[in-house]
Order: sequence, then structure tokens, then C-alpha cells
Amino acid sequence: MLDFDLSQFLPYQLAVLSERVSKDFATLYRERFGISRAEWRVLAHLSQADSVSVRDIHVQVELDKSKISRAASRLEAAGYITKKLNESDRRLISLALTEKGTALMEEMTPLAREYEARVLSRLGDDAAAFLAAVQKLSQDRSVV
Amino acid sequence: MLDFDLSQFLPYQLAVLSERVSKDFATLYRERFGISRAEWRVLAHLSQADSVSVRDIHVQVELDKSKISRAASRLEAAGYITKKLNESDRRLISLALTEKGTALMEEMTPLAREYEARVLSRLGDDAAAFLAAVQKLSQDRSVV
DNA sequence: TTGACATCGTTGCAATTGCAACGATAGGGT
DNA sequence: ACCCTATCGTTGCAATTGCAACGATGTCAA
Repeated sequence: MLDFDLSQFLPYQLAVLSERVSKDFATLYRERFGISRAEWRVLAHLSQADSVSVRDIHVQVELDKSKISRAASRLEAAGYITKKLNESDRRLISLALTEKGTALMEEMTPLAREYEARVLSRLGDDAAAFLAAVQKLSQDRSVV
Repeated sequence: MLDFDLSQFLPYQLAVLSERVSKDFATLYRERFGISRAEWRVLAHLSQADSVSVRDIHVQVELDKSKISRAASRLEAAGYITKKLNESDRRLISLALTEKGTALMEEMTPLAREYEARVLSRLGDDAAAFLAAVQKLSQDRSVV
């Protein structure tokens, strides 16, 4: 037997935990709104800014740009977002929420908050340290 | 604009961070050993116990059992593991590392440690709290 | 014992994915 | 103005994936 404790191995723990959380949360909005995981990510990003390009999302999230492009197309077809050319740089497209999309996010946001609160409450006093650590790592692209 | 800060949203942060770490680490062993992410997970589990079933891995990791089954088949074909029937319950199979598989893990384990150390060092004093929180959540299936 | 039901690992198949390549556009440097 | 190179979003395509269904095996109560 090797001297290696998987249950203590950070990348493993992180992957399992994250997948569990994402899958669980995804079930929520898939069942209620028919939104996929990639679509949720795109919507969430759009709710943060007026106008966002595929590239903006791509560099911030670990999602292939084709995945984002396809999610955006589905969202556009469903009437949740609009795609238009960015006139100052015509290689870019501007994604933006429609009214319908905004309304959707207004429905989904409370679910997100509620879900997050449920997870955080389990951490009790450690919650703050945990969030701080996650953000510390997330913002430091040089490490991971 | 909605009152929702994605950059503070735990499931999102977790997913991005975890994907980044996994992808980065996966590049290491894929390039050097031609091992996929699922295969690494299976190998890592086998290095923890003498004999493990597909189900054992399935319940512990968020991996579809078909994915595990296929990874196991590839690993068997490559000579890293063996599959045999569990005689006490013939529905189960016993996966186990071969000598070649053990040797592989002996090569990969230091890489894993090294990688983990690099990530943890960025956390400094928060490392312990972070690990504790991750494990707290991981072990509590009722929350997530 | 038998029969109804649960669990295990595998597989077929459709859907999703990642990757590379593409056309269109932009930004220098000369 | 003209290359040369870089970047953007999309798409074709092969590979991977998730899901459901399956055969085989096990369990347990009638």
C-alpha cells in the first residue's frame, strides 16, 4: 500500500465537493427552469454587467468558448438574451439579458442565495475562513 | 442590474477553482503518463485499498459508474490493474493494482504531493481551516 | 423453494463535449 | 497602403459522456 492518503488530497476533495454542490444546485434550476449548467453560468455573468462578450466569460470561468457560444445561442433562441455586434470591435459580440432574462434571474437569484446559505450554515464559524481561502486561490491564476 | 454578486457566490467559486485545479493537475499526469482524469481517480482509489469495486468508487466520488467501468477497462488493457470476480458476491468485481500499476502510482504520488503543497502554500495560515472546511462539507452528504 | 425485488457492472445510443480549423476583424510595424 | 500576426466567435467532427436498459447475481419474505 502506498503512503498516500486520497481523502486528505486537496485537488481530489475539491473536485468531489465541487461536483456534488454543482450537480445538486444544477438540479434545482434545471427542474424548475430547464436551464443547463453552462446556461446558468452565462446568465449569472450577464446579471453582473450590462454587456459581456463570449471572451469575457471564457477568461473568467473554466468553460470552453464553444460551450459558451452554444449556451448563448440556446439562451438567445429561448428569448433570455440578445446577441449583437460590438461596434467598437466587430470581432466581439455583446451578450445582454432581455427583459425575460432579467425576470428569470430575479426568480433564480433567491434560489441561489438560499442554497448557498444552506451550505455555508454547515460550516458555522469556518465559513468566513473558507470563503476567504477559496477567493484567495481563485484570484491567483499563477498557482493553479 | 440584479443584486447578486457572482464573485461571492460559493458554488460558482468552488466550481471555477476546482475545475482550474483539476485541469491543471490533470495536464501533469496526462502529459507524463497518458492517464485521464477518470483513470487517475480510479488509480488513486486503488492505492488506498487492496481491493475495490466499481461501486465503492462510485459512491465516494461523483463519477458515473459507466465512466468508472470504462476507465477501469482501459487501465486493465494497459496492464495497470486487474479485474476479477468477487467470489463472496459475484455481482461485484475486485479492482486491484498490478505491479506495474503500483509502480506507476509510486511515480505519480510525489507529483501529487508536490502539486498540493504548491497550492496549499499559497493559503498560508488559512490552509488548515480550508482543508478542515472542505472535509467537513465533503463528509456531510445531507447538505450538498 | 420460489418469486418479487434490489443491486452490480456493462453496454447501446443519443447528446454533449473539447479541440482544431475557419472566416472575419483588429493591430501593429514597415 | 500593405503584410504579418493575433484575437474573436462559430462550427465540423471525433471522442467522451450520461442515462437508461440489460443480464447476472443476490436478498428476503411468503
